[in-house]
Order: sequence, then C-alpha cells, then structure tokens
Amino acid sequence: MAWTDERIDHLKQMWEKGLTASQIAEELGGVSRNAVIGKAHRLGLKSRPSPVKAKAKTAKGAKPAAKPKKAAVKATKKPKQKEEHVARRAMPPPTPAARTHAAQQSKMPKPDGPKIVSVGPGGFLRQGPGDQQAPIPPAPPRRLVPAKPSEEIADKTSLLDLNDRICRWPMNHPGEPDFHFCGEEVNPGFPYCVEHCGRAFQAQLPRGARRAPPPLPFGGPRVR
DNA sequence: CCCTGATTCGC
DNA sequence: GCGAATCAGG
Repeated sequence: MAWTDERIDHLKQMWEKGLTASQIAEELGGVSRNAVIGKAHRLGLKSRPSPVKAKAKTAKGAKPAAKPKKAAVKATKKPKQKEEHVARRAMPPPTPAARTHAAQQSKMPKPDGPKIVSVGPGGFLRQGPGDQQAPIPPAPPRRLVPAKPSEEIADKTSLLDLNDRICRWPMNHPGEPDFHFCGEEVNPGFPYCVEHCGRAFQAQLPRGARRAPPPLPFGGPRVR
C-alpha cells in the first residue's frame, strides 16, 4: 500500500506518541512492522529506546566469525559496503553523556517552545518536522506509605517507634493511613502487651469447648 | 520463543 | 523509496 500524506502523518503522530511499530502497522493496516520502521527511518524520525541500539561495545576483539551463508552472498555482491559496515562498528562509541548533551542542545536553542506549524482537529498543535517534543518528565516517585505520618497517627506508634518494650500488635491494616501499632508496655518476655498476649497466645481448649477464634490482626475483619 | 527497533540490501 | 530478511537486546 502506498504511503499517502495522511498515512505518513498518521505514522508520525503515533511514532512520536510512543506506540510500537507493530501497533502502528496494525493501526495503519496494509503494512508490516518492518515497513513502518523503515518508513520512520526514511522520514528521519527515529530515536526512541531501542534494545539493539544500546550496544557499541566489543570494539576490540571484533567478531570475524558470523553468518557464513549470508556473508558469502554479501561478499560477492557488495564487498565494499560490508567493509564500511565493519568500519562503522569499530568507530569510537558515543558516550551516553554525549547523547544526553546532544539531546539537550537540540532543545536548548528554543527555550520558547516548539514552533507551531498549524492547529489540528481537536485543538492539538502540530509541530515542525525538526522540533523534537520536550522529553517526557519522569513520573514522580511513589510511596506505599506517606513519607510523613498522617495526622491520624501522629501520636500513635509507627513502625519506627517499635522496640523491645512496647507492644507491636498491629492496629488497623498496613498501607492504610491510620495503620499503627499498639504501643502499650509489653508483657515482659513477650512481644505484646498483656491484652494482646491474650489474643496471640491462647491455651488450647478441649475439643467441643472451643469458641470461634477472635479475628486475626491481618487479613480478617477490622480489629481495634 | 516472544517482543522490540535497527540495519542491510535486492527490488 | 520500499520492505522482507536479518540482526541483536530484553
């Protein structure tokens, strides 16, 4: 299928949006993943993290032994290109810092933002071909528990407050804002206070005389 | 093996 | 210019 302007534009948008070549090919229809990648390269919009791109190592020992079948064909057809290929592999690899620097420079001269070429449907702004969109800011770090204790447990016993002398019976549920520990003085020799030792260590009653056990601190219904 | 993007090269 | 074949990392 031919690369019409609409399809090329669609390809550009999805490529810059971060969709994979397979997804783009499926979306466009009538083209393969390789066709999308090849077209993207010809359009000049490559980059994007590639699993193969991040190598450029092994610049010393080289790998003379490789693909004897294809190598023979290539050698007879295009020996010169193969030499160039080898020579390019041997070139000094650009450092990651250099890549980062270059990427920053591409954006540095235009602190005013990308040039707006036109306004597309829905109000989104089209950018010029040479304008790389600003790097996606990294997602803010997330915590399972708040960095600062919430007000509900400001005067409660937190994980950091635990020691050998206070009851570590959990109150409420881990991960919830009001989760804390009992904090009472322990029953000497036990990790819990007298009351919670009564919950944690129960004498076995004779069969038939057992009552339903109290809810467990974890997993069961709320216990206070 | 599956996925990914990069690259090569016959057409 | 196109894209299948191939490479190579995850």
